[in-house]
Amino acid sequence: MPETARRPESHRYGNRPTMKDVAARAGVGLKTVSRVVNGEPGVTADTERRVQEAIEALGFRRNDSARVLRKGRTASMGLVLEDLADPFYGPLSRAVEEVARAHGTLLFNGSSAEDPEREQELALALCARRVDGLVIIPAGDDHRYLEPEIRAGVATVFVDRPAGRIDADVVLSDNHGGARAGVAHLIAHGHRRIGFIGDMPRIHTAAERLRGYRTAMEDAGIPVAPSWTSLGVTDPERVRRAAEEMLSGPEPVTAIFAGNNRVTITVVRVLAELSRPVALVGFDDFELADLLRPGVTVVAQDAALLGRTAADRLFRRLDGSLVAPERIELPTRLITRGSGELPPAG
Amino acid sequence: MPETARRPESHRYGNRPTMKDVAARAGVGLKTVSRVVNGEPGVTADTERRVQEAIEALGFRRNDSARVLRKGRTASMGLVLEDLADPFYGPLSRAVEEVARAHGTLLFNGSSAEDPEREQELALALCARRVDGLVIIPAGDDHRYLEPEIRAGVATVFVDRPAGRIDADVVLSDNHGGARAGVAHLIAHGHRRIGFIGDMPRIHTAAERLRGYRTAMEDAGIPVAPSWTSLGVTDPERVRRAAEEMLSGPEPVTAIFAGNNRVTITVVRVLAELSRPVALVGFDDFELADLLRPGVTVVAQDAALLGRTAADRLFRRLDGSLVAPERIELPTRLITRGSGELPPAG
DNA sequence: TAGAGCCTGGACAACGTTGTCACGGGCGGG
DNA sequence: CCCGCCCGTGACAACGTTGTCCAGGCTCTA
Repeated sequence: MPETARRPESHRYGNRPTMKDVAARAGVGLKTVSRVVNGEPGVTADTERRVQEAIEALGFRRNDSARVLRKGRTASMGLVLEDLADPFYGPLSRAVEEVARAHGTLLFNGSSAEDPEREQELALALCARRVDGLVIIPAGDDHRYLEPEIRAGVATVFVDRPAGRIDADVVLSDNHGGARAGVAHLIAHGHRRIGFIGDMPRIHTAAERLRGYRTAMEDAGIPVAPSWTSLGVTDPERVRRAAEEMLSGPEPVTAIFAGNNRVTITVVRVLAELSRPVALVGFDDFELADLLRPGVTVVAQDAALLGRTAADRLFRRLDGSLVAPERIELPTRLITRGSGELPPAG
Repeated sequence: MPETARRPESHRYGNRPTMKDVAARAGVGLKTVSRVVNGEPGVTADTERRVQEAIEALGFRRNDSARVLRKGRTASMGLVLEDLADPFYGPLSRAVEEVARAHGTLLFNGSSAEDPEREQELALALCARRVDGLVIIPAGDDHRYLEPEIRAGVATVFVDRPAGRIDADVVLSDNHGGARAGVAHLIAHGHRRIGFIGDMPRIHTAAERLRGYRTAMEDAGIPVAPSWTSLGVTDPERVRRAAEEMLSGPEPVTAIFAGNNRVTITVVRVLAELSRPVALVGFDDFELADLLRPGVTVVAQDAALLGRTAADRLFRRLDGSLVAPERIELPTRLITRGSGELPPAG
């Protein structure tokens, strides 16, 4: 009786038909409906037809939440990145999604906005949903809060920046080598006074790129003047000031290495207003870099490959791989377009 | 040999402690743990402390899947968009996320890749997870498959393009008005032979923009030659051919209106190789449009506002709003940068 | 034709949580 | 001093699904 009363005659919102309702309507047992829905064997064609009709008539859709509770695996994963709106993360995110899709897994997405607290909050919320795995672009530098989760079986892979104070899989670009190659490229074109503008060194990628700059300069036996490096500037106005400063003064730089794509673009703006040519190489490729005059020479990392590699790694873990956590470094590629090949002026 | 042995018991949730375990360890009842975890009143300070200690010691984290099953609301929503890697959708996605976050809701993300079947598959998978709501950027033009879901209470809002064959909330840009204004701008600068290159007219936005072009031309009393409009071209190679075609011939256009940002960028490339100046206005803004020479004049839509508006609408529905489904059109903005103000040549 | 084996279908418990309700003890007021 | 009330606590059912196991009915063979 109570079952009949719960029939979805009522168009009450939020009251969806369940397998029980379908079973009642089809005149079969609950488990038989489950079998039909999951394509399990052991149901006659006639019974199956009756069940299908009932499903159709009621607009039944299996409740995967309940399924998950019973089965253990949720077939979902989380991606915590820095900012969905940043064009660098679009392709990365998309690549992770494609791998997830290939494994029949849905993807939760969230932005940390470069705030460690928010990263943690997000990651733990995802764990509470019992995602099978996490791909994290770290904002913070201490990830011990994830220890119980990882121990409990949440496959976790860090991308773009290493994990802090825990042992986990990490997929990085070769930031040091890329920056080194980019700066060496400028040196090879005759520059000696080369500036570096980058993000706060507490961000691992920024620190590594700075290190690459220093290595290249050292390789060439060029001492670096303090006024040539500018760290921790990220908003356009301060980047502009930093660039203008190193371009004036007694020993102005003849070339600039920009530590990430946002910096690069601002520097392009500054240089466009200048009368003399200044060489520029930027870390990270960006759309339209080839359309500018001159085209912008960049050290490109493959965001999609980063994402794909991380996701592959994650699913290998979920499939039971027990190899020790690994640090994978992907190579970068120097793309010459003109701005990095300008000779020193003055 | 039994299939049950295939997945070791330890692989289920990875042996996560449950409230029952916490209760046993703290020497209290199950429900008391629940009360502590949810901050419900009616627990003495001493009991609460014991429970907290047990939680800490075991590394317990509430299973929100089970919670959801019991409570009905999942505090999660889905966003189905065309391509996460497309820079236009980054800010939109981010805006939706911010609103979701403000409502304590997690966001599932998925790309349809402009494939109606994949859109449906994704949307229904999300419904099976019992998301509270959906924001969809439609790829297909028939969304009747969502009818049972909407009736069951899944708040659904369509963005950027209208829903097909069902009555639902829609948030759009004023594609017709924007294109009309953009073309009128060209006409105001003396152009009469104006070309239009856009996507397939089966895509609503493309059709509306074409209509805007025709309206503007009609307003000015300019008959449109068939060779001036090129529809359904989207890959760079064909856009290039289309542009070159309308720029040669007996009656070459002196200006081009580009139907979306990908077309615009390709046209910029084509025009860069040309000796004579050709005016250009594009639909959709893009980064660096101001850095090109000349800067590219565009009709800009506010992607973030689109996303925010849609998400707001969705949560208003979830809060019980019962107003009839509505169609919201957001205004566009003409940004002049140079390319649209070139006078007709020849 | 009886027994064995197979196939179909259903009853029931379990997943981890929350809502309901009942119980016992301490306390204040009559 | 006793009654009733409130407060802290816990037992139990329910959420919707799947895994296990068993009951019948059928076919096949000896």
